[in-house]
Amino acid sequence: MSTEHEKLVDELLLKSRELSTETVMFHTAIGILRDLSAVESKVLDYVARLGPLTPKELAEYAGLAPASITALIDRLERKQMVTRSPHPDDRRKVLVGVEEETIERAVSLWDHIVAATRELANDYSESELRTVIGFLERAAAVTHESTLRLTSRSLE
Amino acid sequence: MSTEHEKLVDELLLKSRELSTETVMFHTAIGILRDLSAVESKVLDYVARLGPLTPKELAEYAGLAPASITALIDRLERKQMVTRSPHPDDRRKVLVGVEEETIERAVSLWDHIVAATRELANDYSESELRTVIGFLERAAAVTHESTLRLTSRSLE
DNA sequence: TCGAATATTTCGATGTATCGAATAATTCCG
DNA sequence: CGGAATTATTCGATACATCGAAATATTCGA
Repeated sequence: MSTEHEKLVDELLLKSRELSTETVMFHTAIGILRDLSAVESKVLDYVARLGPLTPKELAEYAGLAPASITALIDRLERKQMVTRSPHPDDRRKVLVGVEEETIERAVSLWDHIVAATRELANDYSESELRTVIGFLERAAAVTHESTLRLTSRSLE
Repeated sequence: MSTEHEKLVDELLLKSRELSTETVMFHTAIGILRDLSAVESKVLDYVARLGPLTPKELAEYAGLAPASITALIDRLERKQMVTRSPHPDDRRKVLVGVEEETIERAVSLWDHIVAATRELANDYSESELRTVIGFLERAAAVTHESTLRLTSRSLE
């Protein structure tokens, strides 16, 4: 037997997985449109979120060899998505920063999904929104935890 | 000025994006752990969901040339994740199916996230679950639509 | 029946991401 | 000051995914 609550939980899992699949396809489409590999997207994301970083830092974040990062930055620079500038304190170092236009172009790719989600959200009361927000936050935490478990397992 | 409802919508967008990012990282980790490229994962997913398919069908779904699919199936077969079998009705064709063990191993990678989500869901009333389920469903639809827009744009 | 069409594979070529090792420039420190 | 350490790049090598064209086997249709 199965209670109504259990049925709803099963349904929740199903819908979660479906959204998960759609999310991956969305990000894949964005990558293709920007002509970026998964690694390049990741590096660009780090720089966009953390500000200018050195090649060494990027190599550590992305798990690549120094030579690989140099080549990767070369590619992004050729596409005019990042720029190299000398580090003000240490002349051995280089700072890699994203071009403002790169960010703008990326944001515009999200325009539709943001607008559609906004519209969707208008159908929900404040109380309902709080419920959904709470769930999304916890789901993100659970997903993060699960990713950590997977990546640590691969180091055994 | 900004109403309470508007603030909540902004928060919803923020949490959605965070979950989105975590989801991509989770899938990336799974791909690395299974030693599969993004394309290989996609092909494996098609076969797992739609049942045995021919190389031609897979080539169309994945957007690859026939020769590329042959090589891709070779790789998956070498890893014992799929098997080729003759098509019963047309001896020119080949059917590519996933190994049962491949599915089992994949499911086990989801064990933790499923269990944690189940536990999380227990804190929610039936009414709240329905609210969240409804949102996830619509978010998936919105994401799907957005992906379609992106991919069609690239064909202009 | 027999030529055209279809499905798949093989082969060779190409582009590209990644890496280790060597190099150059700079900083750190004893 | 001067050698060791650090940072980034260059270079050459390697691995690999992808592709077009040719080859093979089979089916379809006039």
